[in-house]
Amino acid sequence: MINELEKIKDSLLIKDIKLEELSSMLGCLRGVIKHYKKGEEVLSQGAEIKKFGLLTEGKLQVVQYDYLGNKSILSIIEPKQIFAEAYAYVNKIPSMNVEALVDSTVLFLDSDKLSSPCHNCCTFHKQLVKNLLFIISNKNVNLTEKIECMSQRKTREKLLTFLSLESIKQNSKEFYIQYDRQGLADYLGVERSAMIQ
Amino acid sequence: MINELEKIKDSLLIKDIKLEELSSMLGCLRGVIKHYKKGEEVLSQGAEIKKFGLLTEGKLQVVQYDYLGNKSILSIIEPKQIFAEAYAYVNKIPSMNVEALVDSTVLFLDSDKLSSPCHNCCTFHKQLVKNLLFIISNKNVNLTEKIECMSQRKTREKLLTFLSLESIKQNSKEFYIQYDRQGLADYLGVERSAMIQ
DNA sequence: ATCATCTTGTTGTTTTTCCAACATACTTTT
DNA sequence: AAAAGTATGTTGGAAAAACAACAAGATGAT
Repeated sequence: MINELEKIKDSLLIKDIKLEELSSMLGCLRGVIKHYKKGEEVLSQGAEIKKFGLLTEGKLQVVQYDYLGNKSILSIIEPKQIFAEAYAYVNKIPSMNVEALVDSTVLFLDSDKLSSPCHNCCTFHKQLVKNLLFIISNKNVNLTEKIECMSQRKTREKLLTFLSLESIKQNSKEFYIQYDRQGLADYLGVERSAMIQ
Repeated sequence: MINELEKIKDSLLIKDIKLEELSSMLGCLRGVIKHYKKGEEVLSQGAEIKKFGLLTEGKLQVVQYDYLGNKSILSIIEPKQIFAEAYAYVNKIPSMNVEALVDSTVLFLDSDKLSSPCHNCCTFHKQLVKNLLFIISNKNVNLTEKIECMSQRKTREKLLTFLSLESIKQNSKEFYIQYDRQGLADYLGVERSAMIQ
């Protein structure tokens, strides 16, 4: 268990929390560690969620199957990232699956326990909540930006909106793009070959 | 001030918090009340945000001006709803304006103070954080669903995805749609007249 | 160095959307 | 009841995107 904590020590979720405090966190939040083989389902569509996950090792993908059975990749989870936290908090049944891309290890934490801290109200608990608020708010901002791009009607406008946002974010007319062409096309929901015209 | 609290007493933000505790909240979170005339700017694009808002009276709209100057309405804020909370938490400069549609009153609360509770760690403070987590998570889920619809390539598929999600949410083959045709077209980012074919 | 694989650019055809204009139905106001 | 306003349905032509298929270039492994 201590071993797993070492791997996630610079995760945003536990930012500014001392290593000593982490082991007590596991008790407070009913931490459970699970291992998954490549290809296994970590969370499945339609199953209720009470805990959110923190990936300690491996790689996961969040996928969605629409009413026609088409698969689309919503996001890739890398080590130290959390997932399913929003669904855990609103007690909604998620409409996506999480699958292990390689052999993976996940630390599940109780979302209820996190937001209703124990009576002693330990300092690390406050910090955890603060970190979680930051992470979810950040996702929120990113989702809003994605929608801003996708709301544009034309591929050209979607792309220009994306580039404009990146330029602002990186505060320069030159900036780094984290996607390759196909990836960017998928992100914007357009055809790769249409992006160049 | 007490007057304002009365108006928001069944806001999700202060769910399960006693009225007596609310006045101490105002102190803790450095509550500030501001009034706006119809048409005035409540928050402006590019200005840093340290507080988030809770609308106590009136009606606001969140709008965005893209690089071409085109205006698009992101959301309408009704009384008891909070706004700008995600941007306040990540300390990112918002890319949208908030404008008063009618004369409005806003209670601004300090986001830092909320997530770093005072030493005594009052019980209402815990509840506030819990409520905020719920609200933000819920927005997150809604944004994700919108993206799910908009990711579909064709208008027909966007619409079917939306309908399918609503059907699941309302757990019935018959369900209520909160938008009129034009509103739904705007939400999905398509042409109204193309939705019917 | 060669081969296989992945990424990107290019093209032509088909499909779909956009846009603008107008007809019809429904609501609200006077 | 009439009028004005709003929401919805319908259309045809222009514009754009989707799709599929292939070429050229880059990358990586053996």
